Amino acid sequence: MPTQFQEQVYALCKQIPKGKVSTYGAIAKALNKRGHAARAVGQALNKNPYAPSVPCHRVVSSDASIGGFGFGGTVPKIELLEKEGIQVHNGKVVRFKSVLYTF
DNA sequence: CTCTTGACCGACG
DNA sequence: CCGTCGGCCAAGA
Repeated sequence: MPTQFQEQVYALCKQIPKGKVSTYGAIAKALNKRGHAARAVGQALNKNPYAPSVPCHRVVSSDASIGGFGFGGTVPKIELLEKEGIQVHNGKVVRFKSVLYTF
C-alpha cells in the first residue's frame, strides 16, 4: 500500500494527456505547493507500483532532458515518447514548452 | 528519532 | 556552456 503522497503523484501523472509531458518540479509544485519537492516526486515515480498504469515516462526534467529513469535507460523511453507524438532529440524534448502540460 | 540516499531544481562561477 | 554548491521533501535502514 503506497503512501498518500505517492498516490497524489500517480494521480497527477495519469492526468497528463497523450502527446504532453510534465516536469517533476511542476508536479511537486502542484502537490506540495512549495519550492522544490521534485526529489520526493522522483522517488514516488521510481517505486511506481502502477508502472504500466501510470505514464511516468511522460514526466521529464525541468531542463527538457529525459532525466535518469531506470526503465532500461532513457533510450526506450525516448522511443515511447516519440510514439506518443513527442519529439525527442539529443536526449532533450523538442518543443518542450509546447508539449509541457501544467496542472 | 537520526542518518543516508535519490528518476530533482535553481543559482553561482 | 559546463561543473559545482546548496536546498527542499519523502522513504528506508
